[in-house]
Amino acid sequence: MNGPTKTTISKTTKLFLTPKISHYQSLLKHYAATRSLTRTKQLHAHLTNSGLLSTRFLPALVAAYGQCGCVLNARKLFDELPQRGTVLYNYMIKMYVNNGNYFEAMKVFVEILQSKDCCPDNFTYPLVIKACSELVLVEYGRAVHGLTLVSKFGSHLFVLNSLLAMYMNCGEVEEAKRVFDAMKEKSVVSWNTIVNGFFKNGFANTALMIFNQMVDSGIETDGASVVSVLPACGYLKELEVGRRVHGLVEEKGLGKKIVSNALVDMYAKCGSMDEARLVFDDMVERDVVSWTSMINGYILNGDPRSALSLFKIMQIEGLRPNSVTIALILLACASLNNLKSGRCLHGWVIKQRIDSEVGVETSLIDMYAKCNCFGRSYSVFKRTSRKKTVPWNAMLSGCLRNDRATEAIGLFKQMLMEGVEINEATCNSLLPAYGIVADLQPVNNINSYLTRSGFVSNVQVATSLIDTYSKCGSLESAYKIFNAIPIEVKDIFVWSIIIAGYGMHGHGEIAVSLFKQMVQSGVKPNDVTFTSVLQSCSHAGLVDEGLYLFNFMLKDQQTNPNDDHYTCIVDLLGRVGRLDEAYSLIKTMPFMPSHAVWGALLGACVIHENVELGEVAAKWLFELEPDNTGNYVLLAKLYAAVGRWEDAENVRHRMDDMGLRKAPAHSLIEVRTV
DNA sequence: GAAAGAAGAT
Repeated sequence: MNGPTKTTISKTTKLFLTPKISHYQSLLKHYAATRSLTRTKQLHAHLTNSGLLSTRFLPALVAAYGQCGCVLNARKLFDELPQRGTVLYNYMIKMYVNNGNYFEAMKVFVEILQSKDCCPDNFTYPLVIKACSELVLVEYGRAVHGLTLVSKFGSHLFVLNSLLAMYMNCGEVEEAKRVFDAMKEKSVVSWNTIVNGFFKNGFANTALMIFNQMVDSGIETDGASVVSVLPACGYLKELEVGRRVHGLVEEKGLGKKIVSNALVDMYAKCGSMDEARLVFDDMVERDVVSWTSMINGYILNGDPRSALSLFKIMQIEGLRPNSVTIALILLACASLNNLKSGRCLHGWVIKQRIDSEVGVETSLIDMYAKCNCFGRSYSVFKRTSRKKTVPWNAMLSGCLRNDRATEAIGLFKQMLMEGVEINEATCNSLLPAYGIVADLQPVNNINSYLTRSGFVSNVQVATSLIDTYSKCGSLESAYKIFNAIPIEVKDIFVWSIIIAGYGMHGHGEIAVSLFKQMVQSGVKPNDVTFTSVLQSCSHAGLVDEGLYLFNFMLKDQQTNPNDDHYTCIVDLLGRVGRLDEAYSLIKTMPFMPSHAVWGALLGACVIHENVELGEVAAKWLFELEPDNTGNYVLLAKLYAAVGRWEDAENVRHRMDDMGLRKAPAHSLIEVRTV
């Protein structure tokens, strides 16, 4: 082994005795890279005390403080510098961006633009564009985009990638697509950004399509690629596609924790808890997101009990739940109507001092409201800061759930007075209250508020408003709002609501014609729309139309007729006395007819005095809902109608025997007077 | 010295 030579020893000694400027600079560089704030401060003090601090060190110090996130020191030194290069400006911008102080980052950018001797470069632009993106200042972003085009960095890959992300984050999907398509050189990051961006903007199908293009064009996918596409698979419940992505993960060895978490979430959302569990059990290291995703999966798949037990295991294994976990567990408690566990958890979050996190507060309000504890719900709400919108929304929907429509409206007025921001969810929670109160004047007021504030351009809000108007009996106003929605925005829900509105008020023809318009506009009817339109036919006695639509549904094969649909048709045929046809239809049903179907038949038999079929229907009804006095009353009415008093009396005795005396007296009196 | 990436409630 060779020891240190004489020359190296003398070099080192020299360095200790007379440290060079470059030595300090490389030390500062090292501190910046390792983010050692204490050492930076120590060296800073040393340089000051020994009188060595000259402007030559300032840039390196600014960089080190900047990297360590020590904003104040960095800014002070930066301001003292007589001359600043682009590199230093970039350090400042980066520091502010890393600290989430995007406004300050933008200010420094303006300083560069105003400075005489330096210009933004390919490092400046991505940072500034990120700041615009985080602030959702798309107009500034566009201006910066313009600046890059007149600079020489307009086609720099990193600059373009950050522009993609910015446009996507600001909802400017078209613009992002334009930039992407025009890029001569694309990296895996460009593809990932665009896939993720499409998904986040509600275009899950496009996200999947572009991911496929990416794989086909031979781009080397990385962990971020799969993490970008998996949420889209989950959202679309594309289990097969998800499995293929999983295959890709195995093949390329991308199985990091974050990827496994995304896989667990995907399988859970696709309804395959077994596969989710396999990935979860296979993980070497699980974090709170892994556990929370599994818990969420059990809840989504209708198994809140497993969610609760997994939550217990999680705590035994020493993982600390966060506000997301708490929100989910409270949801599980609410769905099980398990107030005890909910209160227990409430106690726990108080002890953990996370009870004043807005997400936790909201979930507590929601849980108590769903467990019919309106008082507790309200007392949690009263203790919130009342500045954030979400707890108010939870309280509003809690009022509705507990039959307190008037209080909900009062709460909304208070929200306006206290200057709390209103969002779409507020409107959607609130509007049903006006439908219940069913007074037109307040609805007109809220309508003008929603129009002024622009919320009505949201299709969900418009749908709620249409529903509210039709519940108040003002179809004219309902139609006005419906008509103002552009045809391409009209979705299945808004069509169903307007059809139901006309149907409810006996305008069957209009309902049917709207239904036909909907099909023509390319919106595929679902079971709810069919129910609405068939009920409309039934209310208006449109037999032929109803049968035509029912056959359309059978032929179309997109929706399978459900119990409600059969009930409508039985009702429709029954009303016009086509009782045999109704009975034959019931016999062809592919599943057990419910009490509603038999009830419709019995009702029709009473009107048309058909004892034979009435008895068949009644027999089924007594079996399906033995405690429903209404059915006995109907049968007795039928007997009475045809003069079979003895049988009518027998039905009454049968009711007595079964202890169904609770029947309202007037219905029995009615039997006698028929 | 730079770009993208997972869970929840209204």
